[in-house]
Amino acid sequence: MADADKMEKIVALCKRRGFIFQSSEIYGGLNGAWDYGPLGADLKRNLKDFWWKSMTQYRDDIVGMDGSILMNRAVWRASGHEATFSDPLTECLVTKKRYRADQIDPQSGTVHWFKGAEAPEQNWKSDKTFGVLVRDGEHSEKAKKLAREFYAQGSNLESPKLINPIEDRTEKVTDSVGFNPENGAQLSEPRTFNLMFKTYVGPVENDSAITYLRPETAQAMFVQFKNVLEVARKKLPFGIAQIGKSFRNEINPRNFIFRSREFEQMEVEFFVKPGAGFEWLEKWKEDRLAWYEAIGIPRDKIHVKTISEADRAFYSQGTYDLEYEFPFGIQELEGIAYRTDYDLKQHAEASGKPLEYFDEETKTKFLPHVVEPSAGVDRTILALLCEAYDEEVVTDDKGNSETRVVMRFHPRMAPIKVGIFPLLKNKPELVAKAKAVQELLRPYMTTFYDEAGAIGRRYRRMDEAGTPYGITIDFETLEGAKDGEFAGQKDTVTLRHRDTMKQERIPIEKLTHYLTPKIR
RNA sequence: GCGGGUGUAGUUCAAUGGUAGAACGAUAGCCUUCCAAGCUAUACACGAGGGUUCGAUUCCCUUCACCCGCUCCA
Repeated sequence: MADADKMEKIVALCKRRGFIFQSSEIYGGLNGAWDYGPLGADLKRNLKDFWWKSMTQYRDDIVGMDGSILMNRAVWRASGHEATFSDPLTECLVTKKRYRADQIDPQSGTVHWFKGAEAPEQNWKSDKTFGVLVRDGEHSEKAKKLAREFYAQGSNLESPKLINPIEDRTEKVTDSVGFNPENGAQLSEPRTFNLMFKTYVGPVENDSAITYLRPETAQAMFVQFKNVLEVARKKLPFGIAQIGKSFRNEINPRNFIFRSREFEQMEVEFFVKPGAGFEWLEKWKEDRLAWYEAIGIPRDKIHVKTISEADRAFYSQGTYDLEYEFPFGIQELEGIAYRTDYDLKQHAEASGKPLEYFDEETKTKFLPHVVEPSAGVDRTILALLCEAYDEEVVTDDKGNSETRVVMRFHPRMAPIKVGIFPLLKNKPELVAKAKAVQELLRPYMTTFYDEAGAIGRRYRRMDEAGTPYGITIDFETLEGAKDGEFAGQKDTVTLRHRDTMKQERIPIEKLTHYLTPKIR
């Protein structure tokens, strides 16, 4: 299956079955925002619950918190977000490539300025100005060629060769950042893109009321470090875990829910003694890889990318990206960064409050260092959807082939754990028994009762929802099993497995015991 | 933000400057003893806004969304 095809099919299935809808759909949508439908909400809940349990319930060294999305603006000043979370971008007027304006290599040479262009035979002219920087030693003929390309845009002329750029003057420049280092073409005026959503606290929109929707959940954990440490009565190494929404005004949301403007993060800030950072970075990498396997993403689909020093954030001394093979490319699911004591130091300085840790053993005071595994909820959901999606050709008894679409979620992630069906709905005894079985299982797992149409249809519907088990109440349930292990025994049901479509008989009384460990 | 593409029912796809069809799916009923069977009925669409026109889903403009490339990605 072609990858673009696969994404399209996944998006269609998400809508059809109620995993994910476009936000504000009836008003034409909102770029970069998505809603989770009934199945999606349960899938997401299962994912977050499992992460939360993995971090807090199943280990002793991490405690949870739930910070507010709005925080004092001073937090974003201290963290560096307010100053650096906005990028000045500039664009090459010829190639349309975009560059960070503050990362342009300064250029020196002679600028050839054009005041316009004409193509008399075509009765066409332009009076836009355009400049090309020709470095010393380069041929000045290059300027005219590039200018032709520039004026050709939007001219509708068949060939740029017909265009005659009109040169106005030349100018010597040194260390200019106004021209594309790759081809010398003039760059557009830099425009600032602020990636934080600005908002006002209180009804009055003045500057003193400004703050931002958080662009990451991490800062709440740094800011509350002292409080949490105090109440948790933990020693280093210990961590704080948090799940919550974050907001980034992305220039260009893309790839379904992969990059959206409102998204959810699962982050741990893990505090360690100075010097132990690298060791814990490795431990966390292994820990997280095992976790992804536990939710059904095979190890060989995860790529560990070691971020080079040049590409790391300036405060990080080591970063791994865990990437997944999405249909649209290998992309980041989670970043694991050794952040040193940068964050606590910033907040200690900015707030004037001491944030040191006192080590009882060595009687020393120091700022802990931090290793941060930061995972994207929505990205992981998308990975689960991509990993689960499967089509298989099945042939029935009469030799007819058709395509079965099945979402092969790990049972612990599946939104619905078990579908419950009376074989026939016009037999009251079957219906009553099926409803009784549902009541039996309901306290332990998400169930779905369905009596409409033929049994095969109901199975297939559950396949698309990714429900791992189906239970059918049939006549053998009432009259006693015909053969097999439970021959003659009443109150057995058919248990149907999603992945293999295999069926087995099992007594109703054993269902809970059988199913519960598989979905936990 | 730039360039390219696409917008008709939940999905896949028709047709048309003058009443928008189908298949599958959905819902309800009947039937049905294990993998989307059958019969009957019902509901649901021209992304939005302007313009041209007697009349626009169709032509034009704008806009919005989605997809691809560039870019960006704490």
